[in-house]
Amino acid sequence: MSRTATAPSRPASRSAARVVGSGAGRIEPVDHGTRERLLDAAGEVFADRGYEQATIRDICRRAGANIAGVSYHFGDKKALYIEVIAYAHRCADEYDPAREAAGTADPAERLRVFVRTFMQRIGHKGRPAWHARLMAREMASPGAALDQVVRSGVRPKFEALQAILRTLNPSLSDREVELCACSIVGQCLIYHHARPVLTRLFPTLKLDAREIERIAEHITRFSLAAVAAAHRRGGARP
Amino acid sequence: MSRTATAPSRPASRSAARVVGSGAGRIEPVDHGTRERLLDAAGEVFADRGYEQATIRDICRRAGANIAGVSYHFGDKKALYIEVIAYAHRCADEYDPAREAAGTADPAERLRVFVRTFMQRIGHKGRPAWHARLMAREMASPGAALDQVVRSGVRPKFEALQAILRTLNPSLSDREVELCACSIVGQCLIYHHARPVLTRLFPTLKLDAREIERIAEHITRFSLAAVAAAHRRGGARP
DNA sequence: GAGCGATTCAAACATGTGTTTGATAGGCCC
DNA sequence: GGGCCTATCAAACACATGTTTGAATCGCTC
Repeated sequence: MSRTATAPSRPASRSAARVVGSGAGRIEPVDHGTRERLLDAAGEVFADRGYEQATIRDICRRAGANIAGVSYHFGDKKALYIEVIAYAHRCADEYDPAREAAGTADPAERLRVFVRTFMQRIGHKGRPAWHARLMAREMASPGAALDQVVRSGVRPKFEALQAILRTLNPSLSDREVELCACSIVGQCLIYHHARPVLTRLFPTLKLDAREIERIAEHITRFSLAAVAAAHRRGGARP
Repeated sequence: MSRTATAPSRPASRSAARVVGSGAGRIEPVDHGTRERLLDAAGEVFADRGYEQATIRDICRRAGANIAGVSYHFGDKKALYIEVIAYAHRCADEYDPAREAAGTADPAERLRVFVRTFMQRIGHKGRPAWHARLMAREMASPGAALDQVVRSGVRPKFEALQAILRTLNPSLSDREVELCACSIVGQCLIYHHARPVLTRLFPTLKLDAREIERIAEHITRFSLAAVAAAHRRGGARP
């Protein structure tokens, strides 16, 4: 019976049971059971170190759980990772830059809110915000959950940004909208994924909340000018 | 001909391996000795997988060398990595986007050449061009050689870009120049470090040589418009 | 050819990691 | 209490990786 590999006692499948809290839409793991602590600790470790570098022992130590806890509750490391991505995903809806941007009518202001919110999400190193960092890391190094992350995490926000751009400049072609969206997201992401280089390059750069705000303002103006200018030429040129 | 020419070789005394460090001589691995093949293979593997994920066995297999070769010729994995960074660094001078951009007089054309060359360097997956990919990876995850990479690899190119921007729009403040430079580099880098996401997001995106060319053209126009518009406002705002 | 240092080789070692195992304790229903 | 299920625990297992070791091979001088 030892080698039959059928996982005779593998209650790991009972997964989605207790994530729900008491409140209506609350996702937060108010119940500090072992499973919830593991999910939370794993999210932080995965976001900080990446999938390969994260160790189960470290996760369990931070969660105050036994090494076997991961195997028992989730099956194996990869399953835990998938679950963490999904968990971060549900949480990420509350941090959706697109939703916050939808509040205002002026398209320029919508872009400003989008950029600012996006930068705050990925820039903040605080504890409850490893979700965006996890996404950014998954984007950088494709893991098992990339398809899922892209499909239901990245794509909707990207399309929201594209909608803002179309409103800003209706003369843009679909392809130009895509390229402009990439340009805007790229401007934001470099401050996250090249932070060590930038702090060495510009020792004056602090990247605190105030600085993030100013950088977001620069990116907004930079992109607004570029998008507005793009319509003066059609899209054809030598 | 071995290392006796410049450096008195390193018997790499079994116990305390010494890293040569300076190595003022040899730049080209024209001699296909074990040491050179190891350097070349290590560069490729480090650029593809990153420092932690790269395995010495893989490097030695690609180089057709024995596992002990790394320990004998370089001391240990970290010393090999430092040496590879330095090696890539000397080679990178031939691939300097700034130098190629210096050929033309028109600042807009200089920016265009800079962006195009930069994107070709980091986008091309070919064998002889793992240098830029290595730099990009080192930027993303700071390793032991980050300071060295930034000081003599990134900074000069960044300053060249800033000089172009200043020529394009003399009314920009130092800080605005920095921010614009970050915006341009960020637009380029996203196609490298988020490539898996982008290919899933836009299945039509091919990222071959022609596509790279068109993206570079977009980034150039996007940034030219933004930089030109930046001078119409001073730098003050609500 | 003999001697000697530089170099390469296969094998082993030490360590860290993901995973499994068998045992143990607690809760719950009959 | 007895049986049964869930959850946790310490220990061990299996495997990959960086590193070392001692012998074998190569290349050169004499």
